[in-house]
Amino acid sequence: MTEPALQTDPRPPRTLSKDARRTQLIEATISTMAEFGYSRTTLTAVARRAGLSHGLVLFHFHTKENLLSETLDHLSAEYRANWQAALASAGDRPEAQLEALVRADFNLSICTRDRLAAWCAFWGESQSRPIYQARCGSNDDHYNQMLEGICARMNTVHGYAHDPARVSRLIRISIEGVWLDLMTMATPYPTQEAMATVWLGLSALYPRHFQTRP
Amino acid sequence: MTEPALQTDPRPPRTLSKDARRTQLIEATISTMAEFGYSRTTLTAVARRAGLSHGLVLFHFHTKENLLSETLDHLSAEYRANWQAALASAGDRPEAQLEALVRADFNLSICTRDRLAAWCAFWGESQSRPIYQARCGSNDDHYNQMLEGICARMNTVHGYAHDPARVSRLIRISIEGVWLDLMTMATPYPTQEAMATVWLGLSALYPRHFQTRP
Amino acid sequence: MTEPALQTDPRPPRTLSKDARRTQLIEATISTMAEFGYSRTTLTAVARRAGLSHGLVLFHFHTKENLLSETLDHLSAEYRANWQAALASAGDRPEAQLEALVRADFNLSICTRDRLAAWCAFWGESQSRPIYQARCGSNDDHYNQMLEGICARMNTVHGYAHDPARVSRLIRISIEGVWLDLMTMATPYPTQEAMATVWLGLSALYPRHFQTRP
Amino acid sequence: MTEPALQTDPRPPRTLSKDARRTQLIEATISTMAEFGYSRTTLTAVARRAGLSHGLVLFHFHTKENLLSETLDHLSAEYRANWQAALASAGDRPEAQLEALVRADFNLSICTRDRLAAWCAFWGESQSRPIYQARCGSNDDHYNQMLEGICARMNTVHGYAHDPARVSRLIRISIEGVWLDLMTMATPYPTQEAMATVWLGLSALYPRHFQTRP
DNA sequence: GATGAATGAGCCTTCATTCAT
DNA sequence: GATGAATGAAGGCTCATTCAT
Repeated sequence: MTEPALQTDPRPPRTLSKDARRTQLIEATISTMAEFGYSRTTLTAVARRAGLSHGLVLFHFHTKENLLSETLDHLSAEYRANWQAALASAGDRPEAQLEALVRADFNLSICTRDRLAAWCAFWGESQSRPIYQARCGSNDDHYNQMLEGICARMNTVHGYAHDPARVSRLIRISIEGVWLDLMTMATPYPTQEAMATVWLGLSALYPRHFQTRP
Repeated sequence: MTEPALQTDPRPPRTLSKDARRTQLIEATISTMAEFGYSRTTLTAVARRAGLSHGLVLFHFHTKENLLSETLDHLSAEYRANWQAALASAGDRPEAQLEALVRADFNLSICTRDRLAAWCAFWGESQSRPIYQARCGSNDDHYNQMLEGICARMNTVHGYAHDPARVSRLIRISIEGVWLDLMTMATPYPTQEAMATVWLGLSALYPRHFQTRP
Repeated sequence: MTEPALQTDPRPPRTLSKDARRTQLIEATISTMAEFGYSRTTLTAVARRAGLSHGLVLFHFHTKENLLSETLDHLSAEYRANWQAALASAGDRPEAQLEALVRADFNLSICTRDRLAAWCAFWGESQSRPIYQARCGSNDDHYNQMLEGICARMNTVHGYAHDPARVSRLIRISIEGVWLDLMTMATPYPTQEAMATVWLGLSALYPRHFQTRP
Repeated sequence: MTEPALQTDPRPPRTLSKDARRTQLIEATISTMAEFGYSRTTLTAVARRAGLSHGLVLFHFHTKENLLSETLDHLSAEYRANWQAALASAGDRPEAQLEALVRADFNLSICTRDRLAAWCAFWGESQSRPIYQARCGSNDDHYNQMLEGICARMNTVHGYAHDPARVSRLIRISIEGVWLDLMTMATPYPTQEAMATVWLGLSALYPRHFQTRP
């Protein structure tokens, strides 16, 4: 993907393809939310970050609500594409799939401070906004079922005996938990250490398959 | 702790002690944040929920920023008091302390939907507000050091070999992770199941001490 | 009625009774509409004319739509009170009632340039706004039935033979027609001449009762 | 007059003569004003109704002000052409000319709901816009003088004794008055009844010449 | 203590207008 | 000729804050 102009270019080309503009504005929204939080993400701030006028934002997205909604969609789609790609190239063994999924979640193109912070801003609002709720992490049924399936196969293939729903949930929230740390801590630990923490959990749950350090 | 009047009383007494008023308004703030989220928590909404005028809110807290800040302090203090009380009556054995701490976190007076939602609202903003950040969960150094100490003693006393910092972090984020689930899921699982999920992690980490179900 | 401060006072009293403020703002709305027309009647313009802040307008009326709606109500009520008072003191004879009604419509406290212009601004919008339509002149069923009744009694009492619905409508639109003139003409004729024009119609319709000039 | 394409054609020819485009856009303006009123007549709405882009509207009319101004001119010219044609074929007798003028005003190609509504929208604004005022009905000196002349000849030829200025004004405002009714009433009476109302006035003013019903 | 009128900064949104294609 | 992306002024509205009562 070619990166859009963003604010690095002092004068972006006056006319861009419709899709490129939309993507550019969504990226500007993400980084604005990361810096200011949900409540102070204004159209003016987004537009300024993109180096464009606020009128243009509404020309492309009609309402602020819609801009935010599409930004969340964008993040969702990006996240899904990331784990699906990882899964696709992981082969058939459940332990390999599990490893691929975890590594994917700490992929440096996904696990950015900006993106995590944007997610977090949406989480904070999602409790009171059904529109967001459906698209925030824990409600991604597709992901949950997939992960639960892998855990179930860890049982059947390798003889473990964890409740699949519960163990898959534990793995998922371990990841979300360190993410939350990375966002909310004043001086967060490195991503490598975040992944090691999740790995510690995996090695405890599946001692014969996740012995080594990541 | 004496419960404040709140909105259950149609007409609270016109004059209350300064502290009682402040507590009443803080409780109103918590439930307003839980219902509307951070960005739509207005002074008027808080005042209405408390059955008072908005002028009075500022009379007691001077600014909105200060009201929110003190609300977060209130939640922090309440949380701290809860785990400290649990710890105090847990005896000396680290496994008992660990169990007490986990049970305390799912205590029904702490683990309310209102309170969780309010926490979540603050988390969402904390990334962009240093004022909040210092007081949000993962930055409570006192708690972290205490938990890490217990994990270290699990090693020395019972012969486990987990990195104390890492394992204590894993336990903490498990709890925060299920909390996040409870808040953001459309139809969350019961608190009991949330605790069982954390327990699954504990039993994997400390198989000789957390075998049985909670 | 005591006139509110309006813009004549450079600094109106900071606090007025709720009703007085509302009346003051409605009067400011009328004269703003008269000067600028419907489409350029902004809240800021109304507030400036009242010597107050625009925030206060919304404090009292919540929305612009509501302000305009209540302004129209005010004009309607005022107009109705005017003709009802005239009718009440006109005695029983239909010709006296007719004369009283017509004179009332050119009463100098009703037939102001400001008020006529405000009416006209509403007329212009009423076609596309059902909310206004119901309260604009020709839809005042109470007035229409009353006038038709008087015309019917002119027939029965004095032996005229005009279709009551039609003749009462003709009288009404004569009045509205000269009003429209007074508003839209660059250099309108005097009110006295306006009334004389209506009188000419009456004297033609009822030659035995409206011979003399008004 | 050749009818322009309007919105009936799903895809009007990409290239039209300059004049045809202008007429098409003016017609679109009239019907937009009729539906939405003056204050909500936007260039985009006009363009959409014409099935064209808003850019094109400004290409042809330069400013919105100019579009509206030319629309009013169009209505004025159309109105004038209508009564002049009627007058031209009415012969010399003043009572025939009067009848022809009145019938012309209720001509179904002039007295459309769309056109009346557009007139009304302009009236509502004309009070505060000198640009419109000069071209709105009551200020059409040509028409007024012509009508006054006819009334004067009713006096000299047939022995009536009405003040020509006053009686001609009464006739004109009767017509404008019923027009106003047709526009502003929720459920207006039929055009035929509107004309009968005017006729009632004429028959009262000129009993020996307008006895029969229209 | 308590109320609520009053202010004004800042937001989202509309829309006329410009201009590159 | 024609389109539609882009701009920016201005409007309605929300809301924290001030202040007279």
